[in-house]
Amino acid sequence: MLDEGDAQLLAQSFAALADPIRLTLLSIVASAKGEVCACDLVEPSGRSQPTVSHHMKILVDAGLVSREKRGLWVWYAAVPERLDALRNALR
Amino acid sequence: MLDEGDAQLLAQSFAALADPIRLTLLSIVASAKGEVCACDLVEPSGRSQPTVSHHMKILVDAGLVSREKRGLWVWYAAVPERLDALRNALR
DNA sequence: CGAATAGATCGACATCTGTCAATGTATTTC
DNA sequence: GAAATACATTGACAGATGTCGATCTATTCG
Repeated sequence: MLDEGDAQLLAQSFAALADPIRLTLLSIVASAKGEVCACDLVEPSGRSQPTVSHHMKILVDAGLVSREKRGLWVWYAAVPERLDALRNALR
Repeated sequence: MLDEGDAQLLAQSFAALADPIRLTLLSIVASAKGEVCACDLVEPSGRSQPTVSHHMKILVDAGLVSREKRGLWVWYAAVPERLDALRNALR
């Protein structure tokens, strides 16, 4: 059986995946070669800029995506180790 | 990039995992040899019987757990193919 | 049939979540 | 420093979600 703290943490990670927009955003970032600029996420997601910012924060907080600001732009990249960790939890 | 319908469906599946109680319930069912009686889920989860019933319905609706009523009792079992499908989505 | 039992459903409530317009903040460029 | 730009934060709102007590439903057993 699952420890209570583990369950809480895992649930938060899965919650980050429990939204179609976030899955779309993650798939864009994950399927990119390297990094993806925040400016390239608004239009494909079909949501407003604040909404995209909100969702990206959730993905970053869950550790699924890394965030780096360079100049005016913010660059995102997938964190494969974290995705692997979630996959392992489903065994 | 992810198709809109796929994203919706996937999001619902992950949403089923986005709650610590459901993760606990699933871990009990998944780690059991065969089936698990609903009556054996209430006490370990620390929630009321209606609440456990509610959460199990969500897991069943997501296809992660199968449900079979025999006599007075309801028996649950994990659906490994569905868990595999989710793991594949995280690649 | 009547009593007992396992589980589902209902109703109500507080909390959480997704969304956008408006505004704030940091950085570059002139 | 002023203007422009990229992104974050705030505030507000509707709708979804987790929870439990009370009740309903189906099944078994006298």
